[in-house]
Amino acid sequence: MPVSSLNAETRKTILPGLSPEVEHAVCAAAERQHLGRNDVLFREGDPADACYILKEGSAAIRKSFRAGREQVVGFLFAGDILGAAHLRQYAYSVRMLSPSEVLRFERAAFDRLCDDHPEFGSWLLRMACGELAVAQDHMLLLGRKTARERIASFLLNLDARFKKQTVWMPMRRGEVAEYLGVSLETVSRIMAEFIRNGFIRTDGRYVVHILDRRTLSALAEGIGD
Amino acid sequence: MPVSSLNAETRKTILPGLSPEVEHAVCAAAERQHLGRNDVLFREGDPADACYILKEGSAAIRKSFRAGREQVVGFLFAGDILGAAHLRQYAYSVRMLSPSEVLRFERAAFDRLCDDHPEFGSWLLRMACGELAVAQDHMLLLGRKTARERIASFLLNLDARFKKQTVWMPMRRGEVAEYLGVSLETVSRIMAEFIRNGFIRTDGRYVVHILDRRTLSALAEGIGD
DNA sequence: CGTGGCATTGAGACTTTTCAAAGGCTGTGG
DNA sequence: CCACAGCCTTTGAAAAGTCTCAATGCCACG
Repeated sequence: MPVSSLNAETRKTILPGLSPEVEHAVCAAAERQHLGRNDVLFREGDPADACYILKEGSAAIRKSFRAGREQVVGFLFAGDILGAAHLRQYAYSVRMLSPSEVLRFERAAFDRLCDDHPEFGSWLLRMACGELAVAQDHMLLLGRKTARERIASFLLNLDARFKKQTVWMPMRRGEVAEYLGVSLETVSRIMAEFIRNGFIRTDGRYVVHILDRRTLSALAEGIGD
Repeated sequence: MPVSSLNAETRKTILPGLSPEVEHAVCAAAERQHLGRNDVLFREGDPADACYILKEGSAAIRKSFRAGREQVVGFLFAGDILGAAHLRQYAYSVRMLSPSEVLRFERAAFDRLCDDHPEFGSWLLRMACGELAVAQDHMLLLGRKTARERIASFLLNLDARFKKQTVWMPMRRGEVAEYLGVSLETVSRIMAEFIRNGFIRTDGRYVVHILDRRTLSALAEGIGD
């Protein structure tokens, strides 16, 4: 595939907040990689010799605790960055939730980008601070919210991310559960309850319609019953 | 207080990983501020017009959820950074746990430091990535660990941070509880259990001696009973 | 030396988990 | 394109862990 097509395609879609010139340089330094559902991009403990930007698709970041117990610490969507920490080894595993395309940067190429384009470095810092804020919100969820509040928050977060009333949920119940720190069965039970109460409507496993955003918001904030 | 004394004092103690020249410039751009126990540095929602580096002391980062429910998303010790995210408003509150000294940077001065010293920018990025890794570990704790595992992990983390067998714990039981996502009473009960079992010994409210690190590690990893 | 806040301890209640079985999508192969 | 097999999801009941409420005890500070 000719380089020009790569540029034309990426320039308009990803890396918001970066100037066109720098975005061009960044994309030029990357190597494209296509992955299918359930493919593993890298595993916890692998030598961390590359970082990635998710161009299209979705993925889950997981940390393993002990046999059978894993925590999903985040979901990734188009535009998200992976493995920017300068560590010897990756501290988590990444598995694709849907067919995806990533931009792969060798560590050295990535560092060169930072040196050559200060704007890229400060953009990375902004992104990292943003992720940290998301992580803190999630700690609040995991530490203080009830199962009902967690699931309401999660549905609204997905909704806000896609700006549609129809939420496309590429992850399975078990992955939602591992993200929210509850059991798979609890996710199922509470979503069933939300459906009974008319707050949401599902359409297959992967599509959720938000019907009563107001009540869900109240629940998510711990105001409702 | 003369500037020279500030430099001599800070150069050797804080900001590890930064070259002496840059550290000098950073400290010169800062304004010192002293705070007492329970003093609030800033509150969630305040306009974010400054960032801080904690030079000495300790603090808790809290996010409020609703009346009576707060989550401590992190504890800060000497060398930690605060409020580097370029947001309009702070996303959390910070309260001192012990008498502390902070370096205060006006937002503009901070940005100028980043522009003038690329090394400072990349150092900040490294720090942010490090914090993100800590946050992910904590999400694993909050999402998957039992109360016993959480408290064992916490004690060992503090122990590792100070590299002594005697852990100085500046926070109260309630703050530990809010950090670990359990109730104050559960912290108390499980620490009592650890004492009965001979894993730790306490000396007043703020000092803990680690007596059986091996068993605590097993507990923290979910291997023990 | 008293007093108020913090920590400890106990008992009962509640949420959530675990174990188990049945039902329903999905996507794969014919 | 349809049917089937397997995995995912749903649902139920019992059990475990943790929380809440409440009272007592201890320590630090004034």
